[in-house]
Amino acid sequence: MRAAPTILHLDMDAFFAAAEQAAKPSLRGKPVVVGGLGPRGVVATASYEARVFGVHSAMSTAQARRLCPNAAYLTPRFSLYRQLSEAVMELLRELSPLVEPLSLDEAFVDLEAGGVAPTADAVRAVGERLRADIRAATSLTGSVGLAASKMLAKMASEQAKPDGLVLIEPGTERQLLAPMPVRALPGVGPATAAHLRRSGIGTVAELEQAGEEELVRLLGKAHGAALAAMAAGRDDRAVVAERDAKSVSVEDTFDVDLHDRVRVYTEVARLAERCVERLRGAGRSGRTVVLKVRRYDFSTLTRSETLRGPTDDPAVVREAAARLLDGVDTTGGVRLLGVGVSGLASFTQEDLFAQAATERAAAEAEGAGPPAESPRSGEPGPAEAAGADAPDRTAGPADPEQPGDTPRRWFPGHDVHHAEHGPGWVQGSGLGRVTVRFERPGSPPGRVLTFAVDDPELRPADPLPLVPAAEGRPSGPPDPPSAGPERSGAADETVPPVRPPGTPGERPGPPGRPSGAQEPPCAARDQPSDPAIRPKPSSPGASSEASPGVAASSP
DNA sequence: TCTGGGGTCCTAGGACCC
DNA sequence: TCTGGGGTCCTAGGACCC
Repeated sequence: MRAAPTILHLDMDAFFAAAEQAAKPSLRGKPVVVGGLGPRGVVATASYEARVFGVHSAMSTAQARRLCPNAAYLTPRFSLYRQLSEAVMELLRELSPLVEPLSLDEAFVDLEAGGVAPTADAVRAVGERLRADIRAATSLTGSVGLAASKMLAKMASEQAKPDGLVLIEPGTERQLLAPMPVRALPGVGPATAAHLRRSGIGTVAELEQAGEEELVRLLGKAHGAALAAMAAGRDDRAVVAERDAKSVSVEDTFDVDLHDRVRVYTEVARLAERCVERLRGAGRSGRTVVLKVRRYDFSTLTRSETLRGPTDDPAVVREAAARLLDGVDTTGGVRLLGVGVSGLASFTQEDLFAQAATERAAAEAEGAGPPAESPRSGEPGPAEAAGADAPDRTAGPADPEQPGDTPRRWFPGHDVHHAEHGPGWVQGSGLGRVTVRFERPGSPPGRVLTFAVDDPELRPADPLPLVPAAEGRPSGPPDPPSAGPERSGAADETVPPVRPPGTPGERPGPPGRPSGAQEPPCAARDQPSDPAIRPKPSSPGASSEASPGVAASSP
């Protein structure tokens, strides 16, 4: 523990929602909710105006709509958030070489390593200047915590919210912590809190009193010891600048549970491809393939397989995932599927082909001969499912549903450009129409106009900078990774969090299935194309317009 | 009110080796 | 042949975080 409060923690205030309010003048001062808008969507961020109504992160969007029907409900625009985040991180790096990002909107900075004088006055001045710089660069506010350890700095920024700065003077931490509920400590979630509660421990003071031995007995070695240290205000973790990712994964929750086994295989193959795209985008390869399945009843299981060496070959990952799926019972329905790769390594391009060939040969040998060494997935013919799928996916069905075929989807909150009226954003769409508000970051609140969804004058657009380009970097090329093999340009950018069940172009579900999946693109009901910020609560059964998504994936 | 998506770290048991 | 211990790798699941 250092003697001066030279660890800074920055936490942007209601980041996604604040970014939307900054970009959309008509939403300032109003409740805004950013998150998944589909039937199974959850809230990513609620603006402070919406929090007043009890809306908070991780709540289902449906519940949020009940609590705060008049909020604006928007689909996240990650390319914008990433740009803003990069600008903020850049400011942090000016303070010190030791910057540890925790997410898009949060980071630790070691001010000591940046040469800031180790006094309360000096670090406070740095913190305040940082907040001003962030506001100037992004028009957003962030809260700053300053303390002698990571834990306390984080707790301080929490206390500083919104738009504030709190410094914890070294020496005062224990009395500060003592009365706090255990939940206030980072790392204490609902399960741990309940566990402790049952042992009569509710506050940090009681935690400290319990002593390390007791806590280890209750919670296990690592967690118990860590908690004992935190309760005493002890935390020596260093700020670590670059940490390599240890895994890459993608997952999709379907608007409607999947019942068709063939469709499940198709989706897993698709996820494997997406996962590898990301893996390659990061210049990595991995050895362990993980399949995740969440069933209709929310029970979740994972299956993994470790290869002989790292790979970034889509076919290898796809086939491994299919083999893993062979051993999973999906009767009853599947709510979520995920594919991940861990055991990451950096890989040179030459290794790649050799490796891929080896793995493929190995997989084939395994499928053909008697199960060499893997008793686990009892299924005799893993290859058949994988094989059946494989050619299908690699070749990729032409491209049946690229532009033209399907009407475009307009996601609430996303940017558009109209040939005559200029830049604006989608307020809602339905019944064959799309409502657009024409305003931009610097402008006064704009007016609303309605168009046909296929109006040729209207096109999706990239986010505009929130602050007039300071250093000649307009809206730049935002997302690096895009849907590899496809050139679906614009659509990728706007990938919403919740993927649609019926992906266009895929085989229609089995005849008699209630799988709302296919839902023809005309899915236009609900959402009055009216100025009202939000759509009317959709009638039951109608999946909300925004959800069906995108495109991007497309076979 | 039914519960996203992307991660991290920890635990525990079994296999295998020395 | 039996017994014991330690280390490492793999798999599965759970808690937590934003």
